[in-house]
Amino acid sequence: MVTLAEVARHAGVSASTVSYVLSGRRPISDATRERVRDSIEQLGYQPHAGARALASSRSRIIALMVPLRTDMYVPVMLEIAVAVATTARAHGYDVLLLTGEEGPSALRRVTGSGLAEAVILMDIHLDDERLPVLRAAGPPAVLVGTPSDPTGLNCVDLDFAAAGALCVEHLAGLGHREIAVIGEAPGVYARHTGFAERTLRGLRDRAAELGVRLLHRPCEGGHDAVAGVLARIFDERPDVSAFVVQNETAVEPLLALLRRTGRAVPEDVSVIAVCPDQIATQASVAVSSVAIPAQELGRRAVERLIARLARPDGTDAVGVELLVPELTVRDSSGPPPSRRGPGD
Amino acid sequence: MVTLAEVARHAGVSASTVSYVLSGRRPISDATRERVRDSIEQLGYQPHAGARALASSRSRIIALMVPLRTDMYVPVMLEIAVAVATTARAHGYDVLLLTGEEGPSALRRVTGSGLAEAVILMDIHLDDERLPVLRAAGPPAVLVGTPSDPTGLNCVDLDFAAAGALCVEHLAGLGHREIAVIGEAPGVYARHTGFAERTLRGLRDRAAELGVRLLHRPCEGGHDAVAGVLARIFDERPDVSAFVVQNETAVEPLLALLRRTGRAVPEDVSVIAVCPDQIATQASVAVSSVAIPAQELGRRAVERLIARLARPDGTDAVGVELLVPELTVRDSSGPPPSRRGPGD
DNA sequence: AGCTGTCGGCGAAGCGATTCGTCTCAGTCA
DNA sequence: TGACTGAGACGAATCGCTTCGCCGACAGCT
Repeated sequence: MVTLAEVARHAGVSASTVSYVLSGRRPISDATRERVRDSIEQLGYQPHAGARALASSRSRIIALMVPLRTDMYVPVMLEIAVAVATTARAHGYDVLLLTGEEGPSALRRVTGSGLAEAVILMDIHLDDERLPVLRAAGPPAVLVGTPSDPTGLNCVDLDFAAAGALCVEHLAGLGHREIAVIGEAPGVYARHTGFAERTLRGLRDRAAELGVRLLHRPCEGGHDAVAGVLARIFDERPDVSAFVVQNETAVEPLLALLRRTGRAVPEDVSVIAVCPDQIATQASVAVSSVAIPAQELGRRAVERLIARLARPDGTDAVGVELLVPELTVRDSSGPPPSRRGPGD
Repeated sequence: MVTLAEVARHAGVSASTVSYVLSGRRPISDATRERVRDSIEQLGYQPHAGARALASSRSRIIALMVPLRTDMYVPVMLEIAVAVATTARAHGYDVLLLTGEEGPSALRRVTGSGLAEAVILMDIHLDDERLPVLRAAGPPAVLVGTPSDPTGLNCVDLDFAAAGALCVEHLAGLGHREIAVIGEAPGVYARHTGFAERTLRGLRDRAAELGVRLLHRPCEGGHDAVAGVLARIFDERPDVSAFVVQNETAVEPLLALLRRTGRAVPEDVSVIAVCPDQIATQASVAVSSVAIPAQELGRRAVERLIARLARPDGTDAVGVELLVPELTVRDSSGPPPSRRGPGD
């Protein structure tokens, strides 16, 4: 392995000069700089990451904690992770992959050892067990998601409450008065995953405001589970004329089941979803949906972190940054069938 | 930050003693060890990762290169990544997340700088551009996937050729003589992604042996794309009685389209897939399938790497380790309708 | 009693960078 | 002409840990 000292010797300068050429923190004459650059090139020099981290106490590594469970929004999670890695690289950082399984201790480990300078957390629960670590003299951190009390924390999230509200508004505007919500798997709510509960709140609040009846049912993924939930919904509320789906694995099964039971979308029943665009556009009926801006979330999370790390005084411009949801109307939503009309 | 020296002072021993307590590379009396452990505990000491890497020239980090594109097998990719991270942790290693985008230079960067000791590559193309770097005095590496020439490389993969063969055997055994294959998106083949082409070869070879006609069509994901491909297949080969699907986003659309066009599965048409179990079981008809053992692949990749790193002489027990595919018969495959029978 | 061997522990030399203080040498200005 | 200034380069200390060599002490053996 070629070291900085060898480069210095090869270029006929001192080690510190080479270092300053690399970092640019002190002026170096053009001639010298060129010579050093040549030597670096010729010798194929690469600075030793560990030595660098030791001397500068900056590892240039960000830790990313992804959920271990893969029971929801899998493509979104991967897309966020990839966006984080890509954006971090663009800023000269690398990304360390942590699984949620390890919990708070992993955060202590990687930051306490200087392995990572900062962390990005995904899959935030309302009362997340990792939060105490972050608040107590924790490392710079950004959460992708929002806990119930974000005081003193740095969050980036889609405004899921607004997304829920948007869905209800859209359907109410079309004339729907009975809406059913097919949600994530029960386990997701049991864990109090932030985005699921916030969406629900958004849905409920706006429904109340607009005088719309709302029925929420968690739902496991897959055809059979959806069939069961759907049957029970129609049983309980025969007049439901619209569905809001927040469960990517339920979208296509729902469409298939409605079709099979003789309900046309959107003529008889409307369906809208909160899901990645890919799911919405690839479904058998292009579904009106609120997209989940995965890339944007990942990118912003990193950028907030970089900005924070660049701030020398360690101040934290904490706060929640909510992305405004957008509803794209496609082919699955329309006015309800006229009441007690011939179609009934 | 607490340093080893402070721990030593607190425990009334020398720094080297603390180090040996930590590493266990030299005998330490029980009394001393206890004292040191207490001090470590009390002071909350955590070894500095950079310093450690510098002194020992071992970073205890494995780099994992995941595909940037998210156009295929997304859940599988994430599952592998998570399995890699989990297994690595169990062996005391951390995982650095690299995206395929950076290509060969990223490999040089992270290993040349001592950031990572070894790498795991995913999304292997038959003539992968990263291979030269690995062969030429490269770092220890394991590929999840197989290139066309795996000489001198360490690979872990599902035996996709066998998986293809298995599918054909199953269908031929049931009596099918005309099979259509709905494959990955055209781009996947254009990139010469190993698993896709190998599956195809397995399918074709066994089909030829068994005297079965085979028609292969790449297919983008989503309902409309599948509809188009399906129409053309039936146009070209009206007697097709079975489908092999290697494209997780095509499974459910295919089932829906068959149903809609009045073909019952499996009475009129059989469908089997090479896909994650979750997709197969959650479909509207439980699909007979060859599973993709994502976790197993990730786990084995790490274990091979760890074994390799533990070998002090640097010898590489290179070779391809192929997992044997297993076909799970579910509800979507059965004998073809009797030829020219009343059903026609 | 003397010799050897082991166990347990210490000290110091790195590992490969960064960074601060310092020195030199021109060029300037009075 | 001499003091001042700033640019450009150097040297040395430092970061925190690992590891090799060595030493003291105690036990076992003849």
